[in-house]
Amino acid sequence: MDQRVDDRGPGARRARGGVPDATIARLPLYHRVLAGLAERGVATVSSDALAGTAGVGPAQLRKDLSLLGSYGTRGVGYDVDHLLAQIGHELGLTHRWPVIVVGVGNLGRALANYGGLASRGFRLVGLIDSDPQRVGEVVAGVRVRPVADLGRVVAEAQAPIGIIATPATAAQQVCDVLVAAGCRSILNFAPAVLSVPAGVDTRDVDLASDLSILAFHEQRRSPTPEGVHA
Amino acid sequence: MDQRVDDRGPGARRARGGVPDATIARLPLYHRVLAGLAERGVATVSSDALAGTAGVGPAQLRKDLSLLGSYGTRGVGYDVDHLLAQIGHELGLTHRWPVIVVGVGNLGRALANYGGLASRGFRLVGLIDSDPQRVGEVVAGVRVRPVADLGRVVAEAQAPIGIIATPATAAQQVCDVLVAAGCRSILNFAPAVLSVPAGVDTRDVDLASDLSILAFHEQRRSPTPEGVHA
DNA sequence: CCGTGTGAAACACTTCACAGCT
DNA sequence: AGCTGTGAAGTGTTTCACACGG
Repeated sequence: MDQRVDDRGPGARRARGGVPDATIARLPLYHRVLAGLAERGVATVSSDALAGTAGVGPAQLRKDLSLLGSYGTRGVGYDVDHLLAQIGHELGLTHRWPVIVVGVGNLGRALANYGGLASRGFRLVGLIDSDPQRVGEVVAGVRVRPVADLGRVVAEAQAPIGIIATPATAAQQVCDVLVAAGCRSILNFAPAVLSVPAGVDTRDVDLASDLSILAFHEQRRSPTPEGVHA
Repeated sequence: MDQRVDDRGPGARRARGGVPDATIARLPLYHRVLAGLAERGVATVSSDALAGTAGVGPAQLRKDLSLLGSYGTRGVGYDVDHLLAQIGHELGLTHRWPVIVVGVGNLGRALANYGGLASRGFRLVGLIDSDPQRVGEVVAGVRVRPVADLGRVVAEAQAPIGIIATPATAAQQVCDVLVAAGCRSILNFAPAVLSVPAGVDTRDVDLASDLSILAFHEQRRSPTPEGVHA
């Protein structure tokens, strides 16, 4: 776990290194809800209303926002546009991050075509696949290139974010190439534990894990569902 | 760097029973790693080795396992097959949970074809889409049926787990129908906050959130080239 | 000796309650 | 009056360190 990323001296500098991970994980949610409000023309929102829509507690919302700085007006609430901009800025969504997707199977295709990417400032700049049949194909406006080009594509695009959508067996190898090419943020959809050098950030998304967690609760709920063979 | 964020994201989730949520969230990971060891014929494994492969601390692993009961042998380690079976049982993976996917776009297709589903005991029993052009199509061996059939399909299959892979605008509506049909566990891929009655369990997966979290760290790492005003 | 199992300490996060600004 | 901002209390999770059994 790296915590001391921002180890500036004990100056009176605005301490931005102290935002808890749990808060960061909620910022995209707030951003999404605020974007919806802004679209509907809502000008201000209270912590109660915003928290309600986001499905969190009002106190938690206020605490989260206060950790970023104080963007509300007492007695009134938060200015939607301003708060949206602040969170977007905090999340780095002002920058159009280039993204490379490795693995153009069903999942890779879904990711490439996912509108939520572009709408939040991510720009698909590369698609890579090992299957020669897929190389050359154009998906979401981007031509699929062979694995041999991976390093070059990453370097060319200076893509800081790589998405691994390959089978588990290829994941570590792909990861190594991404890292070697300078990629320091990796989103991994393969059910594999990636090993990366310090300084590289990875996040794992595992559908089967999420389903298993649901199954756990489901099972606990009804000890003997019908047709069970223990 | 690693991401010790345990995704306490949007959606409803409350701790139940004696096992902490954080532990439950790691069980699928352990299960996956153990399955790999079992396949390679490994008979026993120590907490150090297992934790290393899974990317968690040894103390945490032992604590997690001890919360389920004590399945290890002091001085030796854990019996891989036995532990695998215990965790599988704990997660409810002995039961083949029927699953219904609503929304057969790119993502829905990816989910339907995802091998990790079947290999972990989930069985796709229904596909639903609102697009008449897609209805009747066969994906992953299952015929796509219209939205009007949703309730019936859920009830017929007695499917306790529903996956929402629709656009955000349709998510709540689909969710309501799923719940009305008796679905009590829902995995939501739409970027929307679902409101469900008590007793229904939802988990949200949001790709854009994960990317945003990576972007957050990426931004913090390097002095942003442009667009930053302090 | 080993490595597991576990109280207890340390840490992180959430919730509460109210002070303070508008 | 209303609502944010925040110390402090409460809760949950991780880490430590060592006792215990094979």
